Amino acid sequence: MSELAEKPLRADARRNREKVLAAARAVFSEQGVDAQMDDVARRADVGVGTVYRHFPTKDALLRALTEELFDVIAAHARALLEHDDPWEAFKDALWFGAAQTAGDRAFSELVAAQKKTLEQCPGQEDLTVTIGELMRRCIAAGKMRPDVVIDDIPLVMCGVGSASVMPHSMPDAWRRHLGIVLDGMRAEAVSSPLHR
Amino acid sequence: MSELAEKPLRADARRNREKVLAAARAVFSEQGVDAQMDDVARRADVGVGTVYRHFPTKDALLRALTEELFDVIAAHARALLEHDDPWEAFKDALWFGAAQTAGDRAFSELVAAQKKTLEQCPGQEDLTVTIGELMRRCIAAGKMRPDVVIDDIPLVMCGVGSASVMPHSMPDAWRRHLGIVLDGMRAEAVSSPLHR
Amino acid sequence: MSELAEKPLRADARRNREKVLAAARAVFSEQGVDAQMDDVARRADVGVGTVYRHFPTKDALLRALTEELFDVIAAHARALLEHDDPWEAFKDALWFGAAQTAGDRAFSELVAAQKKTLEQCPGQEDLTVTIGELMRRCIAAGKMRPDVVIDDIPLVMCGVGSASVMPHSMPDAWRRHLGIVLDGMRAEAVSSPLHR
Amino acid sequence: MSELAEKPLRADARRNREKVLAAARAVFSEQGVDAQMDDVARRADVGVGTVYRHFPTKDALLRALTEELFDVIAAHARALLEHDDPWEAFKDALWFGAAQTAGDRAFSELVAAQKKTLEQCPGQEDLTVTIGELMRRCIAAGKMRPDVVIDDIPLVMCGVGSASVMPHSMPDAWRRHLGIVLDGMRAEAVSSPLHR
DNA sequence: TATGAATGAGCATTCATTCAT
DNA sequence: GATGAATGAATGCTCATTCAT
Repeated sequence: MSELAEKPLRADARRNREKVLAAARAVFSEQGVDAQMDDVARRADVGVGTVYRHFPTKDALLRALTEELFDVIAAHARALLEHDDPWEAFKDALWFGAAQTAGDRAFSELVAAQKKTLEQCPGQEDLTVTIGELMRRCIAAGKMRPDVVIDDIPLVMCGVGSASVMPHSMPDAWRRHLGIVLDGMRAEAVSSPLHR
Repeated sequence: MSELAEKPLRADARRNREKVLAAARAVFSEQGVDAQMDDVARRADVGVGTVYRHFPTKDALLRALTEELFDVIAAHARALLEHDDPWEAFKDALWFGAAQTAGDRAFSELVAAQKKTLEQCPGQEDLTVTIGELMRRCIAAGKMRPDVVIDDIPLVMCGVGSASVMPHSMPDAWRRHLGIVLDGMRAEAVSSPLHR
Repeated sequence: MSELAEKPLRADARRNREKVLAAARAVFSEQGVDAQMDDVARRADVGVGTVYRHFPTKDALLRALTEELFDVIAAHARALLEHDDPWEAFKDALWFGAAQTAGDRAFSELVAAQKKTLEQCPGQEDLTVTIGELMRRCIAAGKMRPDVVIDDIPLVMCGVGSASVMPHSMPDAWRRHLGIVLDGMRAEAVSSPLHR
Repeated sequence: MSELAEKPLRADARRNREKVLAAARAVFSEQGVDAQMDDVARRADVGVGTVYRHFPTKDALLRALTEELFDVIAAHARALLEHDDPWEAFKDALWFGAAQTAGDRAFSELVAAQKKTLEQCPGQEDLTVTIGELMRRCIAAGKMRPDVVIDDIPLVMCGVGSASVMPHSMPDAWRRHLGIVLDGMRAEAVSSPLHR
């Protein structure tokens, strides 16, 4: 009735938004960012116009999906701030994030390419802060090598994400990768200081 | 060394082929695989037709670029088979390969996505064999954890490659990443066995 | 009659489909198969995308046009199966088909070259069967020389079609041609048996 | 030495011209007018530049080929002017021309499409005159229906030419076609006057 | 003069986005 | 609001013709 509040969506509109989001999640996580808007619409069983009503551009849709995933990962990580053992908490956070990443092709591609789609994505900043805090604690507890920084994490996720895209190799290549990297981040692992 | 097999190209043709290759290298390494053939032509200061005369399809051009890079990396690695210390040799091989990868966006994308452009790329197979041999020696010498496999390497390179794409972060993020991973691959690093 | 099988198109879509078809008919029948898709779009006063929405490739569009024409000719011929005098029926069928062919450059070219565009074109097979039957009856009735076969017909249509392309000569050169050929097919015309 | 006379070609130049012409004949007669200039050059074992030195455009080359063939056919026809029986002479002329046409895909296409490549082709005019004369004599002798005209001939050749292009049908479909048409042109064949 | 490499306008096709119904 | 048809800029590739070697 009033244009003032943009939040209260009509019930069916909200339902449609969810349908679109779910379809987009399915399509992009399977086919990657090159999937087409028409595919999303078809999967959601709505017209493309409806997709565009809720998300003004393909990029906005991708960003919504990305934020959602970052939020899930960030929430999981934040809960781990309560954990006693910071190293266990950190590992758990990464394993959880990696599992999400590995299962989503578009997310993997975006993370790997660091597309501007990701810029200023609030969920990501949250996550960065939380993981950063976990890392600080690990280092303080002498469990993590003191020369790692938060910016090292995205590169790990790239490796993880790429595994989900490779045609042949074993389906949990990403688990192996993460295992290696985590071992490389332990305090005991240091053989020589990292660059800079 | 590798051009000997082909028919002797006219001097100007060879020069142009090099111009095209150099331009393609520049364009694709900066903009990634989505760069356009017209951009390559413009950069090389030739017509598109010239690009197509030397490389019948965009994919062939990309593959030529990729093979060249794989050849360089593989040659470097093979020379390291002479090295006394297998772990130093392995590290050197990865550092060199990573440096090449980090500077080339298209190469990074292809490696990350394992696009079919790479299939049956002789340089890659060579490299795989050589790195595999270095790994075997490292493990035999007790320097490398025995549960890593050759398939773990591409994921590392993904992380490395993604660094070259990231807009902001420090230019040698990839060096840090590689440092961590290498430490995680050392025999001493094992905290728990890798998956499988 | 033929559109019943397809999903009911929206009114405007059907209208546009007709516009595209009509434009394509005009363009291709005037300029031949080398006319461009953009010309069709321009003539239809729609974007190229619209042409492609209705017909996935140029070849599909050409085939649609061709089928339509074959259907018209085949329907006319089939109706003539009721005719008492088989020779009159046969002549009528050819005259009608020739008139259609003469006016359509693309159709003429396709028929003359027997392009694969025509392969498995249902209308054509129908027509072949019907004309074949008419010929059988004519021969049985002693009106047609017994050594002609169905495969002789396309060659006639080539001559007819070429007339539509000739710049200068009289506009109904094709009528003269058909007249001659028909006379040559009469039972009385035989001077010596045809080859084979 | 002097630029004045353009005729006296250097011996090797003349030889090259012949090589090109022969290659062009082979290539175009097999593949039709869509064959490429590069194919001709390759077949002649010369560079494209040489092809263009002798024939300024693809069309000029095609025309040269066409003229040659028309000349051959015209010469054959002219010799037949000596024949006693004009009808036999006419038939012979057409059979010969048809055989040439049937064996040359490009020529067939040009005749069928009446491409402007043919315009003002001297050989064709010669041929037209000669065949016209033979027809006049046939009619005068009461062997040929009096209502046929010279312009009826090209359409016959279209049918003949199209046969050589058709994938499947019998290799001498064109002979059948010509047989029918010739019978249709006999004085006895007339069932009703031709149009106009 | 011969060569064949270079040129670039031209063409079929795709897909994010808009807008009439 | 929803629909899906329409749009058209963008892109990989071709081939007749030109021109440097």
